This record gives sequence, C-alpha cells and structure tokens, in this order.
Amino acid sequence: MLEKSHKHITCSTCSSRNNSLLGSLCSDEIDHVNAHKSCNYFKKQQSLFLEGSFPRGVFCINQGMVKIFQRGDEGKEQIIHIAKSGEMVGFRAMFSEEPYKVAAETLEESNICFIGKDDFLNMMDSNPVLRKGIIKELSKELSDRADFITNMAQKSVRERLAFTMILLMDIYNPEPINLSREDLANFVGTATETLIRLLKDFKEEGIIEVHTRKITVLNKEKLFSLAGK
Amino acid sequence: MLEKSHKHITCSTCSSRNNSLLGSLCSDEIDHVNAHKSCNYFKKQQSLFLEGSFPRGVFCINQGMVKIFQRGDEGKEQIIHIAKSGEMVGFRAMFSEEPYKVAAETLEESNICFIGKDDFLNMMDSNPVLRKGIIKELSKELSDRADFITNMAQKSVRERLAFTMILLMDIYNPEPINLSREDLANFVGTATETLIRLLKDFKEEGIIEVHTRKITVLNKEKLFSLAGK
DNA sequence: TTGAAAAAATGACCTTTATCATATTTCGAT
DNA sequence: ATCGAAATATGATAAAGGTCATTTTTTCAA
Repeated sequence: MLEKSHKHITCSTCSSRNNSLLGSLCSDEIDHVNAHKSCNYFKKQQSLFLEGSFPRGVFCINQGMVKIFQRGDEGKEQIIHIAKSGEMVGFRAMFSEEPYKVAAETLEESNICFIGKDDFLNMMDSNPVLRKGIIKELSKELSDRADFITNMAQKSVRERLAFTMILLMDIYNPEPINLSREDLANFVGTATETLIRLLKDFKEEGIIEVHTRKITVLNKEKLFSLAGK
Repeated sequence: MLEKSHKHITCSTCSSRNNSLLGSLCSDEIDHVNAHKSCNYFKKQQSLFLEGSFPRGVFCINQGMVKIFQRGDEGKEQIIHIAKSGEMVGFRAMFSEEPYKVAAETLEESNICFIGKDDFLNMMDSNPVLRKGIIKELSKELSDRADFITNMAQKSVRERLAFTMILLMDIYNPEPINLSREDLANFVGTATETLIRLLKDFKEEGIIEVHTRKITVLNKEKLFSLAGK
C-alpha cells in the first residue's frame, strides 16, 4: 500500500523497519524518530540527493526502489547499488563529512522518510546496537564493492550480466526484475546495445523470460554457473 | 629504520601513529595497546591474512607497504588497495563478522603490529573519537570504491593507468613508485602485456621515467588530464 | 485512440585489449 | 662473477565489445 500524499507513516508499525538497521531501536527511540522525521511520497525518477550536495540526513525507504549511481565523465551513469524497502540511504557521506560522490533517485514511485542529521547522529551515540549495526553494514558493503571491482576487472560482460541478474533477482523477489535496458546496462557496466544483445541470448538459451521491461529468471542454476560462483 | 627482529615497537613513540586512526588515543589507552599488541617483522611477499580466514584482530603498519587484493576465478589477483605506514588493515571483515573476502600481503619488508580483536573492540567501545574515526574511514573507503567501480566500467585502460599512477604517486611519495608490472596490471585491472605497452607509451610521451621497477612521474598535469579528473 | 517521443532492437563496422608465442633482461642464490 | 629462473618486453593474432546508423516497438499525453 503506497501513500500518495504526504501522510505520516508511523515508525512503530512500519513493516519495513523490522529487517532494517532501525530494528534495534527501543520504543522510546522509535517514538522520537517518529516525531522528528518527515515522510514523503516520491514519484518515479525523482531525486533524493545529487552528487556534490552535502548530506543533511538519512533516507529510510518505506516502500519503493532507489538507485545509487555515479555519473562518469561523459554523463553515463554507473549504478553502484539498488536499495529497496527497509534500506537506509544517504548516510555514508554523512559520516565522512564530504559531499555526496553518488546520487540517489527513485526507480518507481516510493514512500521515503527522512531523518535529520543531528537526530540520527544522536541516536547513534546513545544506541550501541544501532551503531554496531551500521558499522557492520558499512563493512559488508565494502566487501560487496571489492567483489564488484574484481568482477568488473576480470569478467566478461556476459558473466557480469549473470552476476547482476542474481543480485536483482534477490532485490526484486518475488516480483520480476523491472528495470529499463539502460539502467540494466549501467549496472552491469556495458553499452545498452550490448546488454540488449545479451538479454536476447539469455532468452534464447531459456535462462530468462522477458515481457517488455519485466524479466523473470527461469534457470537460476545456469545463471550461477555463468556468473562463476 | 626497520626492525629486523621481533623487537618491540613502542606505540607512544611510533611516528606512524600520529596520522593514523589511533592518533586519538589517550596515553592510558596507548599504554594498554602497547602492552597487549605484538610486533612482527614481515619479509617481502609475506601474507598477513588470507581470503576465507576469520579475522582475529587488526594489523597496524609501522613501516612498509601492504597490498589488499582478491583472487578472481582464474587465480588472477585484483588489487583493491595498497596500504602504507600508519594505516590499519584487516578490521573491515572483523566488524562484518564474516571471513575475509580479501587477502593482504606485504609488498616489501615491513614492521607490522597486531592488536587482538577483543582489545580493539573494547577500545572502540570506550573511545568515541576512535569510533568516529573508524566510521569516517569506512565511509570514505566506500566512496573510493564507488569511484573505482565507475572507472573500471567506463574508462579505457590508458585512463585507468593514469588514475592509478596518481594514486600510487601519493602512496609512494616522495619515493618513486615501486611495483612489479604484474601488480601494477592487477591494480589497473588489465593484462600484464597491455600494461607494459602502455608504460612504454607513457615513457615515450615523457610522462614518466622508468628505471627497472622504479617509476617516477615527470608530468603530473598530463596524468591528471589523461585520468579525466 | 492516436500520434509523437522515448525505448528497445538490430545490423555493420571498427577499436581496444586479451591471448599466445617468443625473445630479452634482470635478479638472486651459489 | 655466473648460471638459471623469474620478470619484462615485443610481435602477431583474434575476439570481445563499443559506436553509429537505422528500424521497430512501446509508452504516454492530448
């Protein structure tokens, strides 16, 4: 259920919170966040923050999908991550006290809450569980990005597409993957034309099924063996 | 001055500590670390930890260089980072409570201290400045890796080599860059032969000067413009 | 419902870079 | 100082994937 207005989403009953970094908050803290946050409805392709801007707080995805990306020299996007319900985005640069090096934009209409920087940092100071959760999250993402780099450096586009589809399958599960060809190409790190050709191959090999933008994985095992994992 | 034995290196007088994450420690804490750490002399190409092993503490580089890398499917290394004096390595996976996804190995003979996991985690609990420093460091590295990914995805090998040389120049400064062609190739993410050919080009264009393994940058500006930054 | 614009698909071509083979130089142990 | 092994260098070739041009399909607003 998507709230189309700016209606308030109550943290204490937010189903996305349980498996999020804020799952550890006690009811007092939840109430405090609830009182200090703002809730917003985002249209498709609406920006949360831009490369170069300064972090003013964190975004908490109640419902929807957000792409985190960088723009390369010729304006081509490189998607670094796709965040879904329950994830928080925008806090990395907040800690490093630097302007954002990445941008964030919704991939579909979304309900996203915003917690101000000070509120969030205070919570981190007073809540060791939250703090540990965040440190753990940052560390995990560092690992993921190391894998990403190694994949980029050593794998063919075909292998990377297989790898990316496995990631996306988990993110979109149980729905089919739903991304434009261009976004998909920008996640895999290839030209849109090349991506389209490879999708056709995968389709012909019975690995996936495609209905316009919606991609369903039919043969997960084959995908794993292609990705070389 | 390199200690070739296992002689103790005293934290309170360690010159590498000032600009390190441990710079914020008070003298009591320093004494505690000093009493609980171990110091080791590492030969060239000696391993600190392997991919797949479980973190037991953190390594603190007093003197020397350490490469952090992953091994791809065909055994080819992808270097993710090169750490120098003052840097700490091995703590990322410690937080994420997972086995190491990267390995660490000295590039030259080094003096490296080791602080056990419990000692380190206790320090983090009791020292907010250290904690903030670590969170900031993790966040910065996440940014750096986003840049790394975008570079890999969108830039030519030549551009990436320029970018990598700028990084290495800062790491090795004021010494010349001193890496095997293979390590250099594994950092840039290319084949060793391709790297050698590009080095030759850079040499002919007067951008660098090469004496066997030692590479000196002659034209930093050109390097910047090549790297597209 | 339709028409224009955006997205997806296809084809032809060409550049970049990997791979394999081999020669040359440098290094390190005796 | 010398020999053998490892590292570096170079050449030839092939393949992967990018680019540009064009067509087809889909989407979305009037």
